[in-house]
This record gives sequence, C-alpha cells and structure tokens, in this order.
Amino acid sequence: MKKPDIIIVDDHLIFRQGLKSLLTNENIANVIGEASDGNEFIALLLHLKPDLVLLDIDMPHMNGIESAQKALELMPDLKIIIFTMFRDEEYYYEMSNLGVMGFILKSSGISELERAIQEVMMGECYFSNELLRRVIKNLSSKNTRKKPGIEDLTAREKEVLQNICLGLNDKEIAEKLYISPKTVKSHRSNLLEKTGCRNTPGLILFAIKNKMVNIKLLADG
Amino acid sequence: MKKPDIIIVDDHLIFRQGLKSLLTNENIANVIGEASDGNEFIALLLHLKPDLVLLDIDMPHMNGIESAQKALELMPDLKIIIFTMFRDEEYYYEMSNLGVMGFILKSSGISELERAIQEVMMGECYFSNELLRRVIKNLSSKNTRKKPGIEDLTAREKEVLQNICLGLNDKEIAEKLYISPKTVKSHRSNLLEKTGCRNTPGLILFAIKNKMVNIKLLADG
DNA sequence: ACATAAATCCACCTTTTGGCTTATATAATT
DNA sequence: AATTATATAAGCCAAAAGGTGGATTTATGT
Repeated sequence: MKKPDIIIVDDHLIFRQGLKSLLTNENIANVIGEASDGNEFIALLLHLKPDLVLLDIDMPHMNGIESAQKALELMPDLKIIIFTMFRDEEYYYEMSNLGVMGFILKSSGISELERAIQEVMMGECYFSNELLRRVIKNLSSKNTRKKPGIEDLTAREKEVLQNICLGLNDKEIAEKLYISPKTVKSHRSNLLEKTGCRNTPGLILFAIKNKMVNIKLLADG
Repeated sequence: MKKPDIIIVDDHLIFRQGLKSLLTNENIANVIGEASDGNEFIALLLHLKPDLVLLDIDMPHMNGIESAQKALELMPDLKIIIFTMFRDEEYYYEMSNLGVMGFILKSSGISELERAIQEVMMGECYFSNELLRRVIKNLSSKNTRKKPGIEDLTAREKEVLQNICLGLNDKEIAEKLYISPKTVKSHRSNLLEKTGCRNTPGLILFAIKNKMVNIKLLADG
C-alpha cells in the first residue's frame, strides 16, 4: 500500500517533532506538514492536500472539533484521526457525528497508531480499544449512580449558586435578587441537598467542577 | 561530552516513543528507561541510575511534583528537567525550591530541549525563555497592585487553607493536622484578615485566584 | 540575651449556616 | 381535576463561623 501523506496538528512542537521522527523512521507515513493550531491547519489543508490528518483536540485559537468540522467541509474525503486524552471524553459523540474516522489515545503506542492509520486509509474506522472500554465504563457508571450535576438545578438555584461564588452571604444575595433571605436560604439548602455538598464552601467547589464559574475570570482578580 | 543516560516520564506512550526517537536519532541522549507515572518512575530510579530525568507534571497516580520530591530524596544529585504546559504555572515556585534544575515547555522544540539538557548536565539551570517571560509578566502584574497574596501566609496557614479547599470544616482539619479546632479557627481568622476575605467561601476563591489549589485535581471529583 | 514571628490554645459573644418542617402561589404536565 | 415542579417565605434549634482579646511555647535572627 502507498504510504499516506499526513499532517500533524498539535500545539506542542516537541510532540510533533517526536511523532514525525517516529512515523518517518518506522516508514509509516510521509509527514508533509505540521500545524500548531486549527487556523494553521485549515490554512495548510487545501494547499497540501494530505490523505490523512492526526489532530489534537486541546489546542489554542481553534480546537480540534471546530478544525475537524471545517476541514471536512473543505475536503469531505479527508481522513481524520483524533489524538485524544482521557479527559476529552465529552467530545467523542460530537466528533463521530462529524465524520471523524478514528480516535486514538495519546497513551497508546506507535504500533497502535500504525494500525489505526492503515485501517482508516482502507476506509475503516478505528477506535482505540482502551478508549472504548473507558466510554462503556463511563456510560454504565453514569447510569447506575447518577452523580449530581448542574442539570438537576433550577435556573434560580444556579443564579443563587453563582452569587455564592462571588463570596456573598444569604442577606446580600437576597438584596441583589430582591427576595427574602429566607428564600435564599431555602435555595441554598436545596443546592446542598441536590449537590450532596456538606457546606457552602463545598458548593463553590461543585460550581468549579461543573464549570459554572469561569476560573480565568477569577484569576485576573 | 558524554551523552547522558536519561529516563522519560510521561503518561502518553506515543509522546515518550516520539521523544525517544528524536533524542536517539539526533544523538542527544541515551534513553535508558521510560515510565508512565510517578510510581513507575520511582520504582525504576535506583535500578537504572540515570543522569537526568525528563519529567511531566500532569500524570495520574503520582504527579510530577511528588515524584521530583521523592526522586531527589533517593538520589540528591539527580538532574531533573520538568516538561510543562502553560497552565501549570502554579508549580514553578514549589518545584524550584525542591531542586529541580530546569523547566521547558512542551511547545518548545528539540533544539531547545537539547540546549536544556546540555546546560543542566553541566550543572547549570535552564528555564525556557518563553516560560520566564510568562512568569515575569505574572509577577510584575502581581507587584504593581499590592493585593494580598500567598507570600503573606505562613506555611501552616497555607496548609489550613488547602484543607479548607477540600471542603473540610475546623474540626475535621483539626483532626487531620493533630491540633485543636481552636487553633484551626485562629489560623482561619488570620487567613481571613490577611487575605481580606469576608468569609470561608471567599478563602476558596482566594486560593484559586492565587493558584494554591490544583483545579485539575478537583476536576476528577 | 533579646526581640520577633509563628504556632499553639482558650474564653466570650454575635452572626451566619445547616437541617428539619411547613406553607402558599404559580405554572406546567398528565 | 389532580399532580408535579418551582419559587417564594417562615420557624426552630443546633452547629459552625466570625470578631475580640488574651496566653504559652518554639523557632529564628540580630
């Protein structure tokens, strides 16, 4: 089989260089281009016309999802293999709907990548086994014990929680929302119950875990 | 100069393989071992006796900080270069106190890594320029507006604050630190005064703003 | 030796939370 | 019409946090 022409898209130069070294020396693929984010990748795409792209999800400027979407609009027959980390689980469904042909973990090895490239080039899909196992495990654990999440909270409760995250107490929140402090207390009690938190500081941690507050906004002060 | 014997510690196999390929083909170092987390690394350390370790921060089981600490206890003359990402800023000062010899960004290239390895092997420290710029930018913006910062807190106060950030109350922290709840209360009062926070939830926000807690650790639950 | 900072602990008191229960009005659903 | 979810509000009591003012011991530095 013909060695595929590929582009590597990842924001870490050393990772791209290492991967290129591997793919070249192991005679797996021709690395005809590199990009450090989605914008660079899209700019290169029609010019280089690669057979296949190895695409990282977590990148600045334009991430892997948007990149894949745009790339497939421009070149519908492009093969895309996503390089993913465990924590990216949220994206799998979106991506597979887009037409991405493979997912492979960064924790897998070059031999698995080689197989993935071969399968995808033959028109098959490839999903890292370890990754499939993870997703299945996650689905089952999500069904059994339904972890508390923001989806259980009412709009008003979220509003109260966000004000708690500003460091306000019941009375202050009450003034801000034009309701009684008792009501705020009710909402807070319901929040504690729904989230399973043991105290108000815990609610802040919950909000952060569930990305209800923008940590970057806090960070500047 | 003698090519150093090194160990690569990173949780992504493909990254290790790529880096090994690069370091070997470019004739920079002998990769005598690999580990995918801190535990594996520590287990290998005394057996392989490397000159230098390339250590990732963000790993499961035992992270880079703890690993560096343990490794330096076992082998005080070990050279350590930390592989870091921008978002790991919180760790720099802890790490440099431990005796880590270099920091390099994953977004730098093999040529910079080569220079870092050479410098560190000669007993010098190496800090990625881009990284220094980042830190300095951060420091200056912290110094101009003299807001309360972690530098005002004593070690014990920081310890208490970190436990507050786990959602524990005075009594629980007292048990954990083997001191009286009254003492914890004193520390918390001092924390409130020094930070200018109005309540305990505020302390959590302060800790996050000042990057005293690892948000990623919270993220798993 | 002395001053200073840090860590430890206690008492007293007020305010705020936390847990439990109840209740009403409204809107959406069945 | 009856049920359910939501938002609102209140009462009670216990627990925790917040504000003051102390006190002792242990390092640390000059």
